[in-house]
Amino acid sequence: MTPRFQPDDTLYKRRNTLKVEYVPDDIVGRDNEIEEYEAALQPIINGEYPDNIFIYGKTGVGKTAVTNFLLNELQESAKHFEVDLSVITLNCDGLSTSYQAAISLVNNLREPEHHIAETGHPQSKVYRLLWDELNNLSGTVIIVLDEIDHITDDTFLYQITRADNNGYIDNIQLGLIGISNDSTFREQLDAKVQSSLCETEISFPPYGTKELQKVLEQRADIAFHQSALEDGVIPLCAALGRQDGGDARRAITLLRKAGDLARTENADSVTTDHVERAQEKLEAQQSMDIMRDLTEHEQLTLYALTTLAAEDATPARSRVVYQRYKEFCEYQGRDPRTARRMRSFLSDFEILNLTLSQMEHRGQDGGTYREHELNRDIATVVDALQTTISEFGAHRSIIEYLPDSGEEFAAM
DNA sequence: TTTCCACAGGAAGGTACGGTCT
DNA sequence: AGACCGTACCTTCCTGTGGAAA
Repeated sequence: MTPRFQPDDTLYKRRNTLKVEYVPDDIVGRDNEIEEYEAALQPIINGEYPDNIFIYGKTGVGKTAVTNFLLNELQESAKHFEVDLSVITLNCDGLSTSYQAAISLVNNLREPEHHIAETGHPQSKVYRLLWDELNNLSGTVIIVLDEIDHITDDTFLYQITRADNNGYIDNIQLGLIGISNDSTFREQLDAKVQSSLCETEISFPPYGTKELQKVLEQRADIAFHQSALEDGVIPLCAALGRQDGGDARRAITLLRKAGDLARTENADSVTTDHVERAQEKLEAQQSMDIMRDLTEHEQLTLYALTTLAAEDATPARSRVVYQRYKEFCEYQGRDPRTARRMRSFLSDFEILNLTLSQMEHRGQDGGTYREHELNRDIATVVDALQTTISEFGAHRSIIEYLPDSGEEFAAM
């Protein structure tokens, strides 16, 4: 009997090397940045007090990859020259306040069975615990704070950059490496924190098309069999990646999605057509995830705008959207949020790229207002908001966009 | 030049909730 | 148990804005 599952390796050699977590042995296309970074880390090996380093650049430009790569090398060197060095990495994704960051760091330094709860402690206690944990270490301690811009206040940075001066820590030499996706983050910091954290600044510019191409080629060599990729595939991935802001991570994911698509279709090789379709899927998936995560009233607001779009009534000014939104709320007997609140939903949508909006100025005869329109297919939004729509009943204007059985929902 | 429209969006503060501490 | 803490999500209040009208 032929086994149902058979090894399927006509395309991939090592598909895993296209995953986000994979750290390549060699970093491509970031030579200048690596050089600067190395120089900034050098004092550590000399046994000097480490400089604080601030790294910034958009997502997927190699900040984290280069950091991990160099810190690995640094630890190797430290071992070799018998330098006492500890590296602590804290990813601030999912943390929004200094308080959470401080607790996370404490837990990072503790054994799992001694972790403290994420809420409820007085601030002062959390910092006391943190200093205690740090004082248990010795030699040079490097704390890497990845995605540091997710933290909205700078108490944590203030505390930690001043910890030594204030005598909270002794016995160790503390160095910080802050990694930020947001280049404006630096300016928002308190002046004292800024001068301290940003002793050395290294900026990572977006990858250009050529650099992306190099990165992709490097990965494709390990991941795919020879001649598994048609000629235009990598250039196209690079070009699309460049359009998406020079994000290598996304370009690599795109290549993997294209490969997966080719594999499911039992194609002999990955073609540019696979890449294009993968790109579409990727975009749709992204906005889908975002829309599903919106709160009830955010979804209703988006739904209101969507019905207006279906009626060809967009761009629509905020008060028109609010009117429609209020109708939906009243229809379902739910309390509408204030217009001010809904306006902030709309401005969030724009940040999330779900909508586009523009200010209009009509002088004395109309004042200032903002007009909004959808930046996604109506069908995609309707699909993502399925659950909400079925609960509220489909508006007549969007019946035609419903998957198949429009009758399932009571039309409004 | 000044006035004034109709909002935009920042700031401050309130409330419910889920957690800890003593 | 009840004081205390931080957060998410709201509302209220209010100053800012660009250009047509006066």
